[in-house]
This record gives sequence, structure tokens and C-alpha cells, in this order.
Amino acid sequence: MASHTAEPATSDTRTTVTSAAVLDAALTLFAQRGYHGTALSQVAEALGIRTPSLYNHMRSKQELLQTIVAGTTAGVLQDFEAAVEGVSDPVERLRRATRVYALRHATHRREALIVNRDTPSLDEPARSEQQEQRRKHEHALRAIIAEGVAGGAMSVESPALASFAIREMCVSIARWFREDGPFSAEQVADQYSRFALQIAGAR
Amino acid sequence: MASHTAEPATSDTRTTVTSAAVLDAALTLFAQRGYHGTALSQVAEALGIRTPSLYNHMRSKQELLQTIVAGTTAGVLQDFEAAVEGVSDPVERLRRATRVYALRHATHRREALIVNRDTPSLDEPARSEQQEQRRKHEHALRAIIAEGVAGGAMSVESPALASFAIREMCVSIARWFREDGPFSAEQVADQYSRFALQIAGAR
DNA sequence: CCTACCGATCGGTAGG
DNA sequence: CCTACCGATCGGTAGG
Repeated sequence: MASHTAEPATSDTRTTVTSAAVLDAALTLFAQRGYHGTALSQVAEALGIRTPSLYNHMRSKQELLQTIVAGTTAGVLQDFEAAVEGVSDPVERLRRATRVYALRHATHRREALIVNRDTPSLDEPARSEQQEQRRKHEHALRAIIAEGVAGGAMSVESPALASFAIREMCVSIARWFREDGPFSAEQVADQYSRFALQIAGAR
Repeated sequence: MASHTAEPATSDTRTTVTSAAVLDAALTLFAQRGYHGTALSQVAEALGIRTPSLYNHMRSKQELLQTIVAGTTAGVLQDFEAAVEGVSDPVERLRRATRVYALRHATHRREALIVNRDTPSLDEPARSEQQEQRRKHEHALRAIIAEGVAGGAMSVESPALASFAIREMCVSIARWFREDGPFSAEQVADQYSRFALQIAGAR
């Protein structure tokens, strides 16, 4: 996996830039400054090359954003399905679904920040497609809570409200988590999945 | 080139633009597209005037952002202090503090979206000042939880983690709340303050 | 409130 | 991978 810290422009080591390196630099800068707040000249500078050379490795700035967002939302849905597959108890399904969702936001911070901030900057039809994908995950999580409530294993006034609260609580991990902080990604994920069960009133 | 700009949706024909109107248009557009994603020409167009005319009502685009962010964070701290003043029970303090925080994010959606997305776009020293103000609120909320845990009225592994989770859960209300939706702002605030108590393990 | 206009910078292309 | 360069647009100013 590519390093998260792009090579400084002052380092005069000869650079062999790849598409993956361009994507990695874009991930770091888009996450820091936002899509509209990042100039391609800054991406190029982080890689130690001139702006036009970027076009040997990508088609456009917009394509970089689409690649980042599409890959991330696909990963979220894959994670979800793998986590709940074969588990029928709604409480255990909710625990696993939120644990993996929280874990992803601690381990893929840049991707999460960009998806949540810059999805509106996608051109159509990518924008609508991505919103639809995110809605899928939202509804799947909500369905687990609704099922738990129906079966008496959970208690909440509105599954929709609880689902929103749980999701966004997990998403926000990307804003404060630090790899060198006091908690590991797994510890945070365990704690947050416990919070999720408490929000859902799981007995 | 005759003036044929589209008529603004929010004002009648040929009204005199005020500073408040400029701020309001900026609030709407910054919230929708982000600070860097909004051009002053779009703000002007929304008001039915030319871009240079904006400068009769503001000093710069950056000043608009600073006004929005500073006013919002000041309001958050005021709300907090008014809500917990004279209340000593930590559980009741947490209920009130989160209720008012959630309520604000339902009733001041645009401000909340801008603060959470575009605070990094503030020039120094405003940026550091605002981060310090937000930290104050974070620590105050955390202190309530720590006090509750110390007194046995709450139970959570890490007050810091619980505080982050609660705050960001409330902040996210600004992303989905609609005035014409199924829940009133007050109903959402009540539900979310209940979620907060559950996260904190309040008995 | 306007027109006219500024230098800077944007994403992207031409052509090697 | 580069230099040279494009048209468009940015925030902002001059001067009425």
C-alpha cells in the first residue's frame, strides 16, 4: 500500500509516478482541503512533477473524485454484506454491521472525509448513482433496527432516526481518529458498536 | 449586453440589498456548495445584482465566512451555558446540553453545515480561534460525562469517545433534517438527547 | 448600484 | 516527463 505522506517537492529524488501515486496524493489533499479547495498544481507538487504530467496517469480531476467515491461506497456495501451474512439475530446483525462500518471510518479516514464532503461535487450521473448506493446502506441498517423492534429485541421510537444517528456517529470517527492515539481502530469500533446497540435500545 | 440575469427567488423586484441579505444568500450557497465551491458571482446573481456591488455590503468573501462561523460557535456556547445553568445533576445537565445542541442543528442547518465543512478554510488567526472555541464546547460536554461516571450516574468506557459520538451525532442532524419532514425540530432534539443518555450509559 | 478592467490562477491541451 | 500556452473564471478595484 502506498504511503500516506506524499513526497515533498523539495526532495529531489527522481520520481517514478504511477496512477496509484496520483490517486494517493489526491486522497490526502482532497481530504485536507476539499475537492474545490485543491488545485491539481498542488497534487503535482506533492508528487514532484509538473501539472500537465498528471494527465499521463488520469483523465481529469473529476475522474479522480469519481474513482475515490465509487471505490469507497462499493467497499462499504461489501463490508456490510460480509459482516451480516449468515447472521439472523437482529442485535448481532446490528453489532456486526456497525462495528465494520466504524472500523472502516477509522482505517480509511481520507476516503470517508472525501465521500462525506465532496459527493455533491460529482458530475451527473455519478452523483445520483452514489447517493443511491449510500441510500442502500442506510436502508439496510434501518431494516435491521426495524426488525429488532418488531421482534421486541430493540426499542426505539423511530428506526429512521436511530439509523441516522448511528451512521453519522460512525462516520465522524474519520474526523478525530489518529493512528497514534490512545485507542486502536478495533477498540474504537467495539465501543461505537456498543453505542449503536444502546441507541437502538437493544436489551 | 443588456441585464437579463434571472430574477432571485427570494426577493421582489429591485429591492435594495442589505448586508443581512448578502449574508443570507452566502449562507444558502456556502451550505449547498461549500466555501470554495461558491463563486461571489453566484451570490450576486441570487440577489439580482452584479458581483462588484456586493462590496458595498461586505469586505471580502473570507469576511463572510468568518462572520458566519464566529456567530455560530458563539451561539453554541451561549446555548450550552444557558441550558445547564443552575442544574447540578449530571444526567439532567447532559440531557439539556445535548437537547439544545441537537435543536440548534435542526433549526440552523446552513450555519452548521458551513461550520463543519469550511472552518479549515478560515484564514489565520480566525481558524485557530474557532477551533479553540469548538474545543471549549467539546471539553464542557466531556466534563459532564466524566462527572456522571465518577458519581456512578453514568457508565462509559471513555468519556472522550462518548463525547465525540454524541456531539457528531447531533451535528449530523443538519444533513438530513427537513422542516416539512415527519418530525419537528423539538421531537428530533428530544429523541437525540435520549440517544445521548443511552450512549453515556445513564441509569 | 453599475461598467470596465485587473492580475492570478484554474483545469486542461499541443506538441515534443 | 517537460515547456509553452489556451480560454475561462476567480476575487477584487477604479471610478463613476
